Parts: sequence; structure tokens; C-alpha cells
Amino acid sequence: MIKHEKAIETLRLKGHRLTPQRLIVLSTIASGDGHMGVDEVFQAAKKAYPYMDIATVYRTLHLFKELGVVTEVAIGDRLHFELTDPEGHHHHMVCRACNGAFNLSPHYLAEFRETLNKEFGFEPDLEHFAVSGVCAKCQEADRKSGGNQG
Amino acid sequence: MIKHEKAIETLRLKGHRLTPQRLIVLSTIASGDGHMGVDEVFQAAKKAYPYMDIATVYRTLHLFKELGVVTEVAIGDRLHFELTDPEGHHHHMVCRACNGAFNLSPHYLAEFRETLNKEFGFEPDLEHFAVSGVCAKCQEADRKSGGNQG
DNA sequence: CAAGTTATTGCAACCGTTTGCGATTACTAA
DNA sequence: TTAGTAATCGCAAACGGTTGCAATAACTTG
Repeated sequence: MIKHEKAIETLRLKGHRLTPQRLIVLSTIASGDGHMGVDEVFQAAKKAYPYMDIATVYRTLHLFKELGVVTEVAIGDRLHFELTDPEGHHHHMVCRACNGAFNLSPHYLAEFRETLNKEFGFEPDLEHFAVSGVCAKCQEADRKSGGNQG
Repeated sequence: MIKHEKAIETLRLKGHRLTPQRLIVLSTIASGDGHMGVDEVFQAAKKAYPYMDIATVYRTLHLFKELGVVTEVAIGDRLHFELTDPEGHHHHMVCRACNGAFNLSPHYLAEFRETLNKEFGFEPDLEHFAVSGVCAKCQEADRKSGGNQG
């Protein structure tokens, strides 16, 4: 279950140093359940390594993102990160009411991408696409509590 | 050609005050050609009204956005604003190479919205959707100057 | 027009995130 | 194992953007 060993190998191969900070950030995210906020990662990492700096956390997460080791998801307007799904990319639907994030299979976007390509020659960045909205549960909750006052 | 008179009327009707700051921000955006960055608006507005504060610009733009007077577009990771198109909404394709923004008719997204609705009960926020990517011109320029070095 | 009410402002402090820089330390080669 | 080197770090200052608060001023009413 040491699912981040491949990530460590990637770091090595690309000539990046294996610092305790990087290993801790990695294992923090790996041990987390789904995506984590930056501060969440920072607080957890600081427990394991008290000198940990927030700037290092950001730099590390960006490096990991560049290497494809983690995936960035915008939840609300904060950045969250999760280990990249080895099964293949997925996208996210993020509920702005409960901040829940739901996976979205890439095939839902394939058609959209093709259309933009054909019609406009535009190549969209849809690798880590997230669409904001309201999930079914929150729509219902809103309906029940009388959400129609606008 | 005073295309922001309707906007002023909207402010009045909703009970908001017509301050010089608001009028200046509005006419700045109206006189601009397409969307403007926040600092662009701020600098221009400051010339007309030296006490203008950046916080006021943000507050004003957010108010206008709420009223539907202006539309927010994320260019790169900065916010840009433009007068809302009276002909009806349109979305944007934003080129991350040249920062150009191209209009995208809403019908390209209608199908996507319906699918999310039916399959997941998820209601996406697609009123002012912007998708990042690379436009046709920049793809070509990249091809010519040997962009395949990654 | 003058006085009262309260939305709005300018300021300054704050937020999350990024960056420059000198000190540290992971790695390389002997 | 030690010395050399450059990537990485911690720190602090800066960034774009937001917010609390006392002072101001746009509107209302008479």
C-alpha cells in the first residue's frame, strides 16, 4: 500500500533531491483520504517536521504537480491537491454549497474538446478540469429550507 | 453610444448610490475595448479621480458583477471585467499563450450542462464560463518556431 | 435649503500564495 | 569518509485580493 513509491522514483529520475520535506508532504497527501487543502497539508507536515515552512509546502506541491505526481483541484477558491489517480485522469464537479467534490469521467468532456477543436482550432486545457455548481443533495436541501427568496 | 446609461439606471433602481467612484469605474470599463484587468481599471480611474482606492475598485466591480452589469472573466489567473453583452451571454476561450479571449456561444455548453444534470443531478455554474487553452494562431506559431522540445 | 440616516469610502491590516536571498544540506566524486 | 556543488530550504517581504472600521458623503425628508 506504499502507493507513493513510484512518485519517489519519479523525483529521483528527473534529478530532484529527496529531502525530508518532500517525502513528508508526499506521504501526508498519500495518507490523506482524497484531496487536501494546502494548510491541511502544512499542519500535518509540521507535526512530523516542525521546521516545515508554508513556502516549502507550496513549492513542493507545485513541483509534484509539474511531475504529474499530484493533481490540483480548485475547491471554492482554495487550492487542493490529491495523488494523481494511476487509473487515469478524472475531472471534478465541485459543489459551491457543501464544497464536496465529485469525480467526472473524461468522456463527458471529450465531445466538447473535439467541437472546440474543429470549429475554432482551439485546443482547450482539460486535463484537470473542475466545474463549479450545486450538487443534487444541496439542491434538495435548498428546496426544503425554502431557497427561493431571490 | 452611451452604453452604460442602462447600468446607471440599474444601480438607481436597486437602491445603490451613484458615487463618482462607481461612475468612473463604469465609464472606464465602458470606454475600454473588451475586457480589462483590475489594475488597468484602477490606473485609468485614478487619473480621473486621484483618491480612488484599489479596494473600492474591487468592491465596485463585484457589485457590478452581482447586478449583472459587468461580466468577470479569468484571464490567466487574474480577474478581468467587461460590460455585460446586451445581446446575451457568451462564454470565453482564453489562450494561455497570447492571452487573447474569444467568444464562445452558449449552445456549445448546453449539452454538457444537460448531461451533468441528468446523470448526476449536478447543476453547473456555466453563466460565465471560461476555458483556458491555446488558440489556433498560437498553435501554428508554436509549430513554426519548433515548439516540440518538451 | 439644512439636518439626519446609513451606504460607501479610504485606510490599514489581513488573507492565501509567491518570490528573492543567504544559509543549509542532499547528492556526487574522490 | 570527506570535500565540493548546487538544489533546496527557511525566512521575510511582496504579491493580488479582501475585510473591519471610523470618517465621509449620497440620498431622504421636511
